[in-house]
Amino acid sequence: MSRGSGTTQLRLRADRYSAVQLRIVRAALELFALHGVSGTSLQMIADATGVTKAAVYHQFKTKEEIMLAVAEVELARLETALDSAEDATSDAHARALLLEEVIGLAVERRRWVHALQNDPSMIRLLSEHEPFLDLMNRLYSVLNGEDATTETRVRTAILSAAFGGAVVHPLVVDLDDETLKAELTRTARRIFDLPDE
Amino acid sequence: MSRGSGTTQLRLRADRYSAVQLRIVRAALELFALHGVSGTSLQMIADATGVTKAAVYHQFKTKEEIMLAVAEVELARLETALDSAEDATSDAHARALLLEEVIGLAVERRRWVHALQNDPSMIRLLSEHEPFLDLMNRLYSVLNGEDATTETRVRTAILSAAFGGAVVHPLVVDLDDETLKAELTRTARRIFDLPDE
DNA sequence: GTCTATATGAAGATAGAC
DNA sequence: GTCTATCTTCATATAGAC
Repeated sequence: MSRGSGTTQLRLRADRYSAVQLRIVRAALELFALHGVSGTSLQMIADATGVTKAAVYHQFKTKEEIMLAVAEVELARLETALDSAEDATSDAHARALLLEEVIGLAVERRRWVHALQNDPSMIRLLSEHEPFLDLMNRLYSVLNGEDATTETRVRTAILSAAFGGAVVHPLVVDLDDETLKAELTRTARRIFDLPDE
Repeated sequence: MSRGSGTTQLRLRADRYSAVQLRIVRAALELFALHGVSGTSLQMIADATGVTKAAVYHQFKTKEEIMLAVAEVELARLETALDSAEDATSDAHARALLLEEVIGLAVERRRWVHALQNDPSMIRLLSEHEPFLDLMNRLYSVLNGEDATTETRVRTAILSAAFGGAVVHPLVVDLDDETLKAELTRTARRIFDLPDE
């Protein structure tokens, strides 16, 4: 299958960050999930990392750079999953592979995925950066298939929202990862009219 | 059907606000949806309302009071819908009534509902206020029914996330309200195994 | 009920020593 | 690479005049 929306593919580069930078990114991700991006200050990130604000600024010039690094590191797994799915031999196989990986990612990293997917600052920033838009378009292409009818698009939107929203819902917070994955998979198959395998 | 989780019911009071206060609330709601709660300052709310910051503080003592007013006004329709549903003659009828109203609310007020449902500051604040917790418990009771199995809870969580998340998804932004409502209703019936009527 | 003016603190960001 | 110290701007919030 073809990759990306254009001729050249815009890749994320989650491997470009040093060990120190990754410590900052992990602290920021946790705080973003707890307080939202706007509700998280550089002072909070510095404290959680165990360094001063100035040290954080030495690693990242602006808060936006931290946000991009957080998104890049967190979405690396999604990109890998897309690579595999696009190498699949059929559309149906690609979709099944991708669904499994996306559900796993959404469940295992529930709180973080939800924060990244719903924070207004993050949404705005990512929408201004081609590699992220490209990634999302690849995702929707595989899930929707070639013929994106209104019904298909709504179903994909519901799935996407469910993966990023239902996983942190109060009604399911006490469910373990495996149970939640199994239930999400069943519901996804029901929505998409897929066989139970 | 019985109302609330306890003996006395904790009601929202959307009617307690004056005309001036409602102007502030509407401006705040719009800004919350655009920038998130943490990303919205009282200065921004004052500017959007057309008054000074001090005038806003005369109406609401703190930012939290504005947040509560915004939630109260926006959720009034949900409370009305719950009242009707709980007066229904059967559980199935109650659920069908409520689903229709909740879908209508989520679609017609997509951006605002999404903001209120997913903002970390708003979530934290509402979780500390009984009337809102009570409202949510009533909602889940009707949707889940009496026997809340794991499967039921996951389905309800997915529906809830879908109503508050899918409706603002990039894949469906260009759909008009009626189309989106119809598609959401079909998918909800599919998830819950309800007949197409 | 709204205004101007202000207090106090914390935000993002930088300079320069070590 | 990290620190202390500082700059500027903006945050929430209040005092008091009209």
